[in-house]
Amino acid sequence: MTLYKCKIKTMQYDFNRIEKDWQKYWAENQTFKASNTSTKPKYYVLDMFPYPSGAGLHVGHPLGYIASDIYARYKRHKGFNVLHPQGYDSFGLPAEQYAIQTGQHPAITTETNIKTYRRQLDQIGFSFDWSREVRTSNPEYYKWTQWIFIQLFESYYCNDDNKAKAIEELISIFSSEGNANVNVACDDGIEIFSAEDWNSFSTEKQQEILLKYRLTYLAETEVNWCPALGTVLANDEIVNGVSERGGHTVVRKKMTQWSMRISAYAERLLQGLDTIDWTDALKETQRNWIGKSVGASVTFNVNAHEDTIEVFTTRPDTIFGVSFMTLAPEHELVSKITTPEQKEAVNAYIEKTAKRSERDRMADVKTISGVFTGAFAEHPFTKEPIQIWIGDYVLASYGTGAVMAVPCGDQRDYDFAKHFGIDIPIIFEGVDISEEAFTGKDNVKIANSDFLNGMNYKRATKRAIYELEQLGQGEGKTNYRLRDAVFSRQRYWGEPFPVYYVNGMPQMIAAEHLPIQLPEVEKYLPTEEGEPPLGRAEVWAWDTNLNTVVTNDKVNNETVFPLELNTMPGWAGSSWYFFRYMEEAANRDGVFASKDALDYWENVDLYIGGAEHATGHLLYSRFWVKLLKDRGFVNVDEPFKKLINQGMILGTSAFVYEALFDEKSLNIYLSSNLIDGQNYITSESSKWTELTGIYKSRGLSEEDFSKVTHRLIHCDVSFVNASDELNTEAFKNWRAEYTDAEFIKEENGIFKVKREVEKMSKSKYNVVNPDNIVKDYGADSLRLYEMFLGPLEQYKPWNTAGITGVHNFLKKLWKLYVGENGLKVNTTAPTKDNLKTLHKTIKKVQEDIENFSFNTSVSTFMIAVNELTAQKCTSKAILEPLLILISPYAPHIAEELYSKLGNTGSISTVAFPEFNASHLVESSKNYPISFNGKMRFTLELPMDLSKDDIEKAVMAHEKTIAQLDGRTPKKIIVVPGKIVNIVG
RNA sequence: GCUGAAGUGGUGGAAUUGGUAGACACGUUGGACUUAAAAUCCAAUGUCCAUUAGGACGUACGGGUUCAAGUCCCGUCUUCAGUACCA
Repeated sequence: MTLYKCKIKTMQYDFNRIEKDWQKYWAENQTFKASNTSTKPKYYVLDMFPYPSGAGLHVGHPLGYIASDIYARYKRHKGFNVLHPQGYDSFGLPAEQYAIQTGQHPAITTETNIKTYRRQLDQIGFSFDWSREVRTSNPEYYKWTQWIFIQLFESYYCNDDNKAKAIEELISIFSSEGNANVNVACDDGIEIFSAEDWNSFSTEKQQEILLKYRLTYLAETEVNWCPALGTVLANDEIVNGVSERGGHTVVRKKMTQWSMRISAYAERLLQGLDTIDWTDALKETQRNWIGKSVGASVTFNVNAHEDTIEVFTTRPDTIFGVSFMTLAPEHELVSKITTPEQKEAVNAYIEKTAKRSERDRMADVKTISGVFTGAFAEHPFTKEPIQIWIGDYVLASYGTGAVMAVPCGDQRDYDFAKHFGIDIPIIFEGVDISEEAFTGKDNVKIANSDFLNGMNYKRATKRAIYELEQLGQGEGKTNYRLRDAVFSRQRYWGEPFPVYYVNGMPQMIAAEHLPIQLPEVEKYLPTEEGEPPLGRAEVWAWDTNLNTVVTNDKVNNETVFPLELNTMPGWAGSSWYFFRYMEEAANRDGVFASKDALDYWENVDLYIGGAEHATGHLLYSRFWVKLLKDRGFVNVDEPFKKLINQGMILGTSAFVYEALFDEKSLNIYLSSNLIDGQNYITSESSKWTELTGIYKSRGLSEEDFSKVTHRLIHCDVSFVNASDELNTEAFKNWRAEYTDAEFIKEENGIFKVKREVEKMSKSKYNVVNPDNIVKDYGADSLRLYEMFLGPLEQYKPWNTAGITGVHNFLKKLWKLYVGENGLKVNTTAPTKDNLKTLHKTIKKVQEDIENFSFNTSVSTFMIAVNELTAQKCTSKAILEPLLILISPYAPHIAEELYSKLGNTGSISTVAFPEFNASHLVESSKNYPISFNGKMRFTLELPMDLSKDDIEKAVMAHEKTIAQLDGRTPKKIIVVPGKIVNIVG
C-alpha cells in the first residue's frame, strides 16, 4: 500500500518540489550571471525596476517581468550573452510616510519590503542576474547620482554645437569676450557684459551669473506645492489638478529650487524619437509633451511707455489681422500699463483669477472673460493703436504670457472680440467669418495686408518675418512647451544634494568626498519653520578643511558651511540605473560603470515597462543619457532601443448590495440578482415577505419600506468563488460591523455578488496575490497563464478561473514524458506527423516570441502537446527539442524533464531547435470549395495538381453538381494551394 | 477639441501577406470511471430555422471595392488612454 502511493507520487507532476529544486540549482550555479567578456553577441533585456512597496507584489506586477524573462531566456537559447538584471527603485514617498506615522527609519521599512519582493520574485523563477542588483537608496549607488548632479552643474549647453560642454569653456569665453555673442541655453533677461566687466566682477557675482547658464541651477520658481504632502510636485506627478499620490490639493507657490535645464535638449529629445523603436502612442505622448511649435516672436511697442510686449505666434502671416492684444492676468506689465480709469476693474479681475485654482480655470473653458487695461500698443507696420486687454485664456506659463489676437483667424480671439465688441478685420480672400473664425491656412490667400496681399501661408510667413527683422521688431522663433524640471523635494527619503552654501551661493562638494549620506533626523516631518525634514538634522554642515560632514554648531561660514536641505526627486536614481547594471558588482568601486562595460553593453536592447512613465522617467532618462554622452562619459544617445509597454492587469472587484435607511446601513445585504437581475424583487415575490420581516426587526414601519435604498459596497474577492457566489460566513467574519449581517439569498439559496473591472488596489479589495497561485498551481502555471490572458500590451482583467486550463496543459505535457511506469521517452524514430508537429511549433513559437505575441505561443504549445499525445509520440528526437521551445515560458518543468531525459546541466543555454521547412511540405490540400464566396464543402486534392486539373476535379464532384443545380458557372477562380470559388 | 489604440460567441481571445471566421482555453451541458466526491477521460457547444439532409444570418453601424472583406477604401457610432484655453 505504502509502496503504491510512493510510486504514484514520484510519477506525478510535483511542481512545488520541481520548482524549488531548480530555483536552488540556478542560484547555486549562478546560471544567469552575465559576463562582460564573451565571444557571443550581447543582448540587454531590462524591466522597469520596482518600488518595493509594503503591500508586496500582486499578480499584475510580474506580467512585464515574465514577458522580458521569456525574451531573455529565448535570446540565451539563440546564442546571445544576455544581461537581464533587476533591482529596486527604493527611495520614495510611502516609506517616508510610514516613517512619519511610526517613527521607523525608512531604510528599515525599505529593507523589509525588499526581502518580501525578493522572495516573491524568486518563486516565479526569473532568470535575473541578481549579482548586479542595484538599490537607488544605497549610498554606494546614490554616490553616483550625486556625481551626475555635479556633472550637470559643471555643464552648460552650447546651441551652436548642439551639445553640453564644461562650464570652464564658458568661463574662458566670458573672460576673453564677454557674453554678447554666446549662443547658449540660459535664463531669460541676463545682462550683457564685456570681458573687462566679467574680469572685474567679484567671485560671487560671477557665480551668480554662471548659475543662469548651468544645466542645473537654483531659481526662484513658481512650483506646485502640495501642503498635505509638505512637498513640491513635478507636473507629471499631478493628475487633474490634484496630487497623483493621495489626491491632495496642489497650489502654486514661489520657492527657491534646483531646476534641470531639460529645455535645452528639447530639440534633440524630439529628434531622437525617430531613431528608437518605441510605440507610436508613446512617441506621440513625448512629442506632445515637448510641444514644438514654429513661428515668430514679435515685439510690440506700448504707446506712452518705454516697455515693449513680446508675443509668440505661429501665424506671423496674419499680422495685419491683429486688432487687440491679450496679456495673462499675471503678466508683469499689467500693473505698469493699466490706466488709472481701468485700475479698479483690472485689479478686481486679477484678484478673481488668482482665487480660482488651475483646475477651475481649466474646467471652465467656455466662459469668456477679460478686462481692458486702457493701454494701447502700436502695430509694427500700420502703427495703428491696438487695445491691450487681459484675459485668463492666456496662460502665464506658456510662451511669453501674451498674445497678439487675430480674431479673423483664431477661434478664441474671435469669441473674445465678439464678446467685447472689438473689430474683426478680414485678412483672407473670400472667406465668410460671420459665424466663426477661419482657422485653416491652406488654399487661402492673404488680403488687406499691404505687402502680404495675395500670398499663400508659406510665403506670407517668410515675408512677414523678414519685414519684422528689418524693423528690429521680431524674428523667426521655435517655441517648446517643455519646461525645465524642478529637481528639489522637501522630503527625507531621497538623495541628498552634494551642495553647501557660501553666502547663499551653492558650492559643489568634490567628487572624491562622495557619497554625502543622508543624516539621521528625529522626525521625518518638515520643521516648524517650514524647512524640509533635513532641517532637523543635527549633523548637517560641511567642513571644507576636513572635507566631511560635521555638527551644525560648527557652522562659522568661513570653513564650515550649511548643507542643502532639499533632497532629489524620485526620478533622479532611475534616470541612469541601466548603466550601473552594466558593471559587475565587484568592479563598481570608483566608477559608475567602467568604460569597458559601457562600451560592451552600449544601451538597453529591450525595455519593458508601463506607459505611465512616458513623460517622467522615460524622458528624464533620455535627457541624462544625452548629457552623459555630451560630456564623454557614455557612448550612446538613447538609453532604450526598443520599448514595450505591458498593459495593466486589472482586478475584478466584487460588490454586494447593502440596504440603507435614512443614509444608514440596515446591515441587510441582497444578492445582486434580486436588485438588478432576472429575479428582481417585487412586493409580490416571496422574498418580499422575508425582506420586510427583517425590516421590521430593524425597527422600520410599513411606510418606511419604500424609503429603503441600496448601495454597492466592495467586498473582498477572496470571499467569492468563480461563479460569483459569496461565502457569507467569511463576509460576516470580515469585520465587526458585519457580524450580525442578514443576507437575502435567491430561491436556490445562492447569494451572488456584482462584478466590475477596476484597477487592482488594496482599497478595492480586489488584489490577487501571486503567492497563493504559485502554491496551488506552480510558478510555471502562473507564468503561462499571465501570458495566455491576452496580448502583452493590452489592459485585461485578472480572472483566476481560467488558470486550470494552463495547469492542465502542464500536466498533459508531463504525461507525455512520464507514465505510471516511469519515463516513456525512447529512441524510436520520429514519424512524419511527429516531425510536422514539432517543426510547425518551432516556426510559430519563434515568430511569436520575436513579435512579442506570447499569448499565441501558449496556444501553440497546447496544440503541439494535444497532437503529440494523440500520435502517442515517445520519440526523444521530438520530445527533447519540444522542451527547449517551452523552456522560456515554463522553465522549471522544462529543466526537470530535460534532466530526466539524461542530460546534465541547465537547459537554459541549449541551442534553440532549427526549423526545417521540408517537414511541413504537404502532398495534398483540403480545398475549401466556395460558391459565390460561401464555403460549401471541402475536397482533398493532391498538392501538385495543375489549375485546370483542380477545376476539372471540382466540377466533376457530385456536391458541385448538386450545388449548381443545373446552372452553368460564369467564372471559376482557382488559387492552387488555397481555395476554389465558383461564381454563378 | 486634438492625438493614439481598440470594438469578433456566455467569457479571455485567435485568424501576421484579402482566401474554410471563432484556433487555444475558460464556462456550460451530457456521458464514462467511482459507494460517493475530487481528479481524469470522452462528446457537444456562434445565433436562428429544420427530425435529418441541410439552410439563413453572423466580426460596432451604414456604404463601397473584389470572384472573395474581421482584414482594403469612405462615412458614422461607441469604449479606453494621453493631452489641452499652447497663441
